[in-house]
Amino acid sequence: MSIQFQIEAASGPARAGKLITPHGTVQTPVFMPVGTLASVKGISQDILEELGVEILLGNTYHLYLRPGVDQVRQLGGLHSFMAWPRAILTDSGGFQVFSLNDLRTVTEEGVKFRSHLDGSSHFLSPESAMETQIGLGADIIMAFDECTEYPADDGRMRKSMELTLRWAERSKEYFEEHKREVPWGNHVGPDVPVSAGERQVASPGQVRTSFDELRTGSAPTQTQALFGIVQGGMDPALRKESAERTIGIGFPGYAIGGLSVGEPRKLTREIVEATVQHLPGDTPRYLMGVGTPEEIIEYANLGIDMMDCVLPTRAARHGLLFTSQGKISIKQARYAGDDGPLDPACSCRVCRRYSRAYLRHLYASNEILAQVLNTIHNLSFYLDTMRAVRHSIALGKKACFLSGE
RNA sequence: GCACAGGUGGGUGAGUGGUUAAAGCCGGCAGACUGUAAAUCUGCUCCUCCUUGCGAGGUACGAAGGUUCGAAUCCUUCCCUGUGCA
Repeated sequence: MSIQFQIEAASGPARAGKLITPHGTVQTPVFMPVGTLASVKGISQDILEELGVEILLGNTYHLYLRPGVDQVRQLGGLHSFMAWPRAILTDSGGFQVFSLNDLRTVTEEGVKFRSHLDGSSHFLSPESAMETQIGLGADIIMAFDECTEYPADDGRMRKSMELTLRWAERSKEYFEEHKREVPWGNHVGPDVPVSAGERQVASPGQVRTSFDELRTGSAPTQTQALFGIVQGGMDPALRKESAERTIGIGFPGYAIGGLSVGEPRKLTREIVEATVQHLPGDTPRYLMGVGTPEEIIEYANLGIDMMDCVLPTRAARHGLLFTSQGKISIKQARYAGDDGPLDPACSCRVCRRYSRAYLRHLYASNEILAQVLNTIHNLSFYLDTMRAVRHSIALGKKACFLSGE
């Protein structure tokens, strides 16, 4: 058993449900914060728990480079390593095939990367990406794909799609053979003494997760779930073909990749629509790398169940905050004397406590706290947004943006 | 008082006769950010005007004079700062 997906309510193409993973249940549609290097930049795990985050993203390529899979595996896998007992999804490194354009060479066999850390050469293939992801031990792992760049001509889009399909088959084949090698049960067995309390966190009353709890691995019978990724560039016909052939290979969940790579938003929406309709109704649909608050609502309404994006966290670190009144660039001089809350409609710990003037001051002064607080707010806003979306779907209504326009 | 070394745009600091309204950095003001090489990146930052342009004027490198076709750059005097000696 890897994951289970239960749809509990629907409204048009939108659906709300539960994704049950070896590390907990995830309410869908869900927004997954990105924690590339086993850390959501600036935010500790207990705050993520407080925000209600049920699943996080990690990145294969980055974790493979540092600290390295062997290290993570020996430490009991990603959950144990990063002290995160809830669900994790790792991206395969497919996006780095796109984003590290100048540092990589793509061949049939796989992708040769030059490390951005020290220039050393590394090779990632469907097999090694699976091996790495199994070693990291996320609940959901992704097939190794090529994220097609934009713009790309017809020939390029097809070639890239075909490559991703061949890689999907190889990913699945390797995964099926090795899926029992997850580190969950291996590290902490009954015969491995856990140094109890040694690193116990302070104020146990406030922190729900203790170090010991984290070490209690899941049932050894459980395995990870490998998702396939649909590519096909900006061509609806190719998207359909990619979806059908990926489904033909057979996965417990399907992602839509290759979007949000510089194309106009209208086109993104068209391709999402054109792709979603060809995905199975009973498995989770994951739209990779999106979006703004308005967009994630829109995509959920189109029937997307899972999304992730660096936007809320990165924008926060850059002073861009999402609120029910729209975007706020907290670094602007106009907020220097503004003693009101960042977003009066938001009840997050930042909006409850701090003024815009203070947040602006923290940002202007380059205080680390600015990034922490900004990130907490943005993530909180995104999670609230998705909660509202789920609520709307449960009521059989179409979700709309909080501001109500 | 004497001897050196200096005084440059909001700050620091280049420039030592001619595409210099004056590099770079900081500060200031905007903008961008979408499966994270991002606490990052981009633009603007003397004044006025317009057709917003490798646009037109004006003012500007402590002060005042001078040399020169031309001075932040050379000369004279003065003012100020730092260091050393009295």
